[in-house]
Amino acid sequence: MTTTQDPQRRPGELHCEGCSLHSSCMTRVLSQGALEAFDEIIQQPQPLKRGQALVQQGQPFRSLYLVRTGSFKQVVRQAGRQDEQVEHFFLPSEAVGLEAIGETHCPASVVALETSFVCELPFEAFEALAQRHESLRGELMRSMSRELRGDQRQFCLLSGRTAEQRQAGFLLGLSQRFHLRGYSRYRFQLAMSRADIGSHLGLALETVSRVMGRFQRQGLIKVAGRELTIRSLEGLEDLGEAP
Amino acid sequence: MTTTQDPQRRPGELHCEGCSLHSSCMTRVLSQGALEAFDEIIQQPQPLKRGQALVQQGQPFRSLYLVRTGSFKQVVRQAGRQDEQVEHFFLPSEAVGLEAIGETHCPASVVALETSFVCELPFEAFEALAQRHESLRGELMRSMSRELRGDQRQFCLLSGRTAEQRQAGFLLGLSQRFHLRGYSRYRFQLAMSRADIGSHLGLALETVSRVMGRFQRQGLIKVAGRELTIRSLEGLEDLGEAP
DNA sequence: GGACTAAGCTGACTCAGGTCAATAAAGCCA
DNA sequence: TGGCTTTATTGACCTGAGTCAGCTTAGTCC
Repeated sequence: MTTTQDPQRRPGELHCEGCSLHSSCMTRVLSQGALEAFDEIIQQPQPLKRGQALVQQGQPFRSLYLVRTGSFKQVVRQAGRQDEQVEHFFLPSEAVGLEAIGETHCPASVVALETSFVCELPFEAFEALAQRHESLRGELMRSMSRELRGDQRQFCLLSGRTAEQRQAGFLLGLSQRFHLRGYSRYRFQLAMSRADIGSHLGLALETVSRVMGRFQRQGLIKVAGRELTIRSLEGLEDLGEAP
Repeated sequence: MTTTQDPQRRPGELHCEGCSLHSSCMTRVLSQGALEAFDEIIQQPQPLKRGQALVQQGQPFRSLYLVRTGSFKQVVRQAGRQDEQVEHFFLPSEAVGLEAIGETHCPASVVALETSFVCELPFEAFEALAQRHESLRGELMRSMSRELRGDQRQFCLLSGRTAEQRQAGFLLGLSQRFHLRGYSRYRFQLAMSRADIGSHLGLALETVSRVMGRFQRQGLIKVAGRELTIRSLEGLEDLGEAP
């Protein structure tokens, strides 16, 4: 079942060229030669199962990761507090670990929400490669900048907004991210629990559940367990943008 | 009064070497030669007065800025909403505009909170320089990564915390930033209004005012208008870290 | 397949913090 | 220096969402 049991040291599916995510991955800007060099440094660790940690807060920072399949949450445990805070969710083709660059240790843990595969980029080798390829450097900078804008979006979602506005914004954000990566914008799995969503949005899990119910009764969405169907994108947008 | 009226094209205070902020500026990593090249590309625009915009949301992105003196707020006006959201405050030696890299237009406005001076780094020239100097590239990446971690901190502050915890965290954060830049950690000016703080923390301005009062009555701080004195760092920390 | 555990839903109650309103203080400009 | 505008403080009132608790459904492991 595990692809790494393949007798070859570098099985075919490790090559970026031909990877189904290539067009939305940061490698899409690389020339043929650079792509081959990139292939050389990529590692493909064992798949992670639901609940397993890809990165542990406090451990030495060594690698960036690109999500291939599945999804992750990034959680922070703060000094002197016993509860965890969900910072981010990562979907396929998104980069994990950008916030640790320049640090010796990882400021947050990253945990699989379902069985998930990643590409590992050992940071030293990655940096050396970026040294030589302007396009890769540029793409890394753009990724970081994009994440900064994503954080801005998240602030706007959290600050001074009602539970319904937050949740509408959250669902719309997910929808957009799935859409950008070639999945349906109207129908997707919520790999995260209500508690995870609540922590991410600064709401109690009961509130998440109630708002989901309300949205469903209003005909905006349909929820069957963790499968979400968006019935009215406009309705959600109106909510999210309301004063 | 304005330094730019100086007849010389490049008055002395434009040189990075000898700038009082040099040791906390991103240029501190540069070699002598690189520093001179850096001096060449830096512009020093007119000082901005309280309320003037350094960057206007929606305008073309052209430059990064480094705060020399004074302070700024970054505000976002969202489509379909009339109120503004304060995302960030910028203090001396901090970099403005990192979240616009890779975009054609600025995603937020940046407004002076008091009379302020900046160094302007036209992005094209800056990028060309970074091309040639690894240390500058590295420092830029570290700045961006540091800002990502700052955003994480901000999430933790906003999500599921009481007004007192947010405000304690906010004041501690300011204290730390001033301290890192060589100012007092116990006593500084709040250049921003209560409304700005409220918007930044997701609180009503009345709540900000009340919490300030409460902190003062508890002997944690002393507020005289916009001058803040921290009486008990530990007290604020206990509050911020409480479960 | 049954027992156990985790996840999700719903109701009742409470309170932190939002809103509205009135007042006071502080800048600001002529 | 006085009038004007902006900013801050304080009080009264009300509501959105947190907490606690009980129940249901789904998932997992012998």
